[in-house]
Amino acid sequence: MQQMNEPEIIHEEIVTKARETSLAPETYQDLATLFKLFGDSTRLHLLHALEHQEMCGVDLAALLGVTKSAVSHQLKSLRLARLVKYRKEGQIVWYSLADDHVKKIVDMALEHIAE
Amino acid sequence: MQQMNEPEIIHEEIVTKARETSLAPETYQDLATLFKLFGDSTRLHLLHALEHQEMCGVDLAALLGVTKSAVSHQLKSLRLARLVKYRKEGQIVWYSLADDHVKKIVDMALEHIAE
DNA sequence: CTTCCGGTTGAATGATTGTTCAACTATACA
DNA sequence: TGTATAGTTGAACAATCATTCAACCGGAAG
Repeated sequence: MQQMNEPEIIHEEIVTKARETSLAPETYQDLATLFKLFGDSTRLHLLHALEHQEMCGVDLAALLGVTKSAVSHQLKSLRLARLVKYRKEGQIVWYSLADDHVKKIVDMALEHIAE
Repeated sequence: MQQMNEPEIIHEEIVTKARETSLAPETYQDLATLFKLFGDSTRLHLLHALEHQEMCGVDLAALLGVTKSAVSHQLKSLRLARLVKYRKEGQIVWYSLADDHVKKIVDMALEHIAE
């Protein structure tokens, strides 16, 4: 024989049951997109800082020790994903968390790490 | 003047308070490493399938519609992060979730997406 | 022993992504 | 009007990463 076709099923019932509980492919994609935003220490630090108080871009850059540009880029991603919101006051832009799911997700992961 | 040094602080008190509540840099790194594993639809589908029952590599590959190799690579990442565990039975390797933090984290994210 | 099959592995490749840099906008202030 | 500052933007670069491919390991069955 030459070459095996890949997806041979071994345990029909198990795969059938798995198919029934599977979510839509786009749901896994959406979830992945969301988690990817949490998958960077800079963004996590930003989100964690905003858990406690409103902060502006320059202060956030100073806190993390990165450039304003880097912070702005990341805040834009977080804004587009509706994880943070902002409020303009003169030339200052105040950032804060959009909702408290963020806090819950981060806390849950911290629990896992603490082991 | 030539060029501004970046991290000038605007609101001292706010940054000071943020520094006090900040976690150790390595903690943000560890968190990011964990979340990165959730930031891929293939791995999410694997984890979600294993939430409900034990499954073997070939069945998982069939379920996801990817090669055994791809599944094996991803399961290895998940194994190293202690998100899944395995059990060998003859030539079959049965995979399952290592603990239920995984389920909680995914469910929390699903809630956020549901909006 | 030989073949089949579940599973692993490492190198290679293409895609995604975080940061920097430089230029730019807009508000504040003198 | 002119300058300093908060913030944004896009291109470019380096690094990371997911999948494929091919070769391989080890148990099972003939």
